[in-house]
Amino acid sequence: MAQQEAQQRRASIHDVASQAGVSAATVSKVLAGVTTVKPENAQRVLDAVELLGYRVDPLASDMRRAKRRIIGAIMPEFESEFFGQMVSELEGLAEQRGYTLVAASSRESEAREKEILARMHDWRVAGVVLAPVRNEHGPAAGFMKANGMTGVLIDRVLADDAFDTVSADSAAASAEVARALVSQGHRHVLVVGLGQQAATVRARLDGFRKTALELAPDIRIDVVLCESDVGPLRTLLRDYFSKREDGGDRPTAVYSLFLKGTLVALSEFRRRGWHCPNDISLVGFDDAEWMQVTWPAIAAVVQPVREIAANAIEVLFRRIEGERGPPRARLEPCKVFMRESVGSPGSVPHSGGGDRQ
Amino acid sequence: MAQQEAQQRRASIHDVASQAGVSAATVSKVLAGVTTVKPENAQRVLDAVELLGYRVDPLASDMRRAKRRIIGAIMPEFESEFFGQMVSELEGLAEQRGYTLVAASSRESEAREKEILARMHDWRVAGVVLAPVRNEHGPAAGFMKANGMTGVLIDRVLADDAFDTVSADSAAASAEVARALVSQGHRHVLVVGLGQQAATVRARLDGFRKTALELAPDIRIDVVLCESDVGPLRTLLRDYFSKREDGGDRPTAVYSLFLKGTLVALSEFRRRGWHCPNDISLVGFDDAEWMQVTWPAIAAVVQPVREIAANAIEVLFRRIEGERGPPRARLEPCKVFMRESVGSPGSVPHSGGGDRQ
DNA sequence: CAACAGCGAAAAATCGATTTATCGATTATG
DNA sequence: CATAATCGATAAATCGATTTTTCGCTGTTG
Repeated sequence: MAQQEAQQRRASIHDVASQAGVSAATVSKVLAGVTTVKPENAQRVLDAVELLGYRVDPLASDMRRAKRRIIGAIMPEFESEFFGQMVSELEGLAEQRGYTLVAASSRESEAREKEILARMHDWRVAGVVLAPVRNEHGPAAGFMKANGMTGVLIDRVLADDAFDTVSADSAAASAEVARALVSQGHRHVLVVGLGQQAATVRARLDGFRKTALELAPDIRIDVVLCESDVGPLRTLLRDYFSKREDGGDRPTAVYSLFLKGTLVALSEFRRRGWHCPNDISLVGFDDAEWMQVTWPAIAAVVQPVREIAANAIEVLFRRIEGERGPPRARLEPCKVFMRESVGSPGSVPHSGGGDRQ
Repeated sequence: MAQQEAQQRRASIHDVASQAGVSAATVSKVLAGVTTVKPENAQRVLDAVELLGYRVDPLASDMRRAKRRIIGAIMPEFESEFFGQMVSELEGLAEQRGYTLVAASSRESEAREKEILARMHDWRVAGVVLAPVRNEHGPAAGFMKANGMTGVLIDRVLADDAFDTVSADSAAASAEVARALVSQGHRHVLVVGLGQQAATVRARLDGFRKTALELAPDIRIDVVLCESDVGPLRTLLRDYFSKREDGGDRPTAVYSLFLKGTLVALSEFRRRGWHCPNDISLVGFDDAEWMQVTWPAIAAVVQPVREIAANAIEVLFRRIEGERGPPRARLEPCKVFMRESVGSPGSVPHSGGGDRQ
């Protein structure tokens, strides 16, 4: 029986109409909640729908609509906790409003980013949440503007003159990290980062540098940055420490601006047999579940994923509903968790090299 | 200019037709690659397409098709590295074949799983890759079967009589873990797991138990399992160790059957001040990037994500292309990395309680 | 009592493509 | 030379809904 049902084709609105003894237009109206239908007929329609197991065909239904109840999301990748949570949040929020989220990953490629956008445009998505690979000035944002798409930019963006933006307040968080490290006595810090072109990297770096120099003008800040790939960073970091191994002028703390940088730093510490925080302190931008359970627990800046997602969806739907006005740039505050990987320098002698102070 | 283009409505096939001075049918044929079109006309069509920036409307195009070039993917969650990688792989493989992947997360709920499937059915997806919350016998698989959908089940499944399945060879991996632990001298192991009902949990547990008992009949295997949520497991684990704290008969190694269990175990070790592998050894099912950079590095079973994804897509497309025959259950071998978190028991005295041997 | 307003529902147009049937012109064949 | 076959292209039907227009009927009103 159920098998037969499976074989026979899906019921259309006309099947429902003839079953109920009315026209297709009437069925459509009943299902749309129009009140100018005789209650008796409405009931017959509902019964027929029930009997035939009818479901509206979204393809046909959306055909005449300018916009479908679909939100597109484009993330640089799916593998990290941050973007995974982001997609999850966005999906939930979109569905709360009766929309379906369609997510795609740009795989850190701006070309793909644009292709995906074109596809979503073809699909007539009502709006797009775009987490660009680099920043708000890429070709993807240009495509969206040129095609009159509705969208919000999140994460690696600051402010844009065409779209609303929502991101973590990287500068403020970095300032807090700077305060913490300086107050612990650190006067030589290495800042490590990936994605040189990302809008937020500069904000994080500047935020750290500005506050650190304010509080301790004599502080020395080294910077190792490289573009998107993790391999080169590993090499750069190794070279950086190799050069300073003998001189003994190596930093007492490392601040990584991205999760992968934190992993690379930890891996380099391991290789050299350094322990946190005795041999060196470590703070990373981006938190992860595991950072609380390792020994030492890793200090980290926690990005407000839920808040970013909630705000992005909020502002996106306002635009979808037709709100005008200049785009707004929103910054959500981060939390900084100074865990065990941060300590005072020199409290325990470094395991290798001489120490200056 | 570009702005004007943005405002005016999207070009339809009729616009292209009149621009090229032919009928819409001819345009359709040119774009579909039909050869019975005069080369001259074909060129005019292509020129018009170029001029108007025409793109086929997928909604209208798919309307008459029974199946769209879309693959659905349903994962229990998006937050973990495993499923994040899985979605990423599936997306890439689907696009290689000219299909679009639409991913959704069931949030560990079988009800949602079925709703999403219904939605995907409405969307006329060509096939579905379903990673069920529990196992292959849930309502989702039933829905797929009842509606004649094409699909593959992955991850938390063993074998099914209606659908092909692809998963990691949990039993073999667990056997290897058992061999490693026994050969290191462990004779009292705690196995920790989440998701009691997942098909793979039983396989992992049985695989471990069978091999461990074969190699060391006197081995003692304790088991702490609980359903999907991580909170209860934390409590269970705390109680488990509290009871054994004084008696001194606590296990020398913990084998966690899921990533979250590994985190909970580590967290409990931290709380008690136990270090791996001196105080206790730890192996977890599911690898993560961070496990290589912590100190100690955490031993883990690495699931072959790429292989599972590749096989799932492979077998799915075979079915989409009409292959008949009974469903096949495929097991992909795991790799086991015995990292520093595993050592021999008693090589260093436990930090607390008495030791028996 | 004719004209008209109001109501509910059916008929028809529409969305934008694909596919089938049809048609006219040219070429081949008896 | 008349008819058939072939070719290229157009007209029309189709997919399954929504939306607009039309229509028939009832009840009101001048």
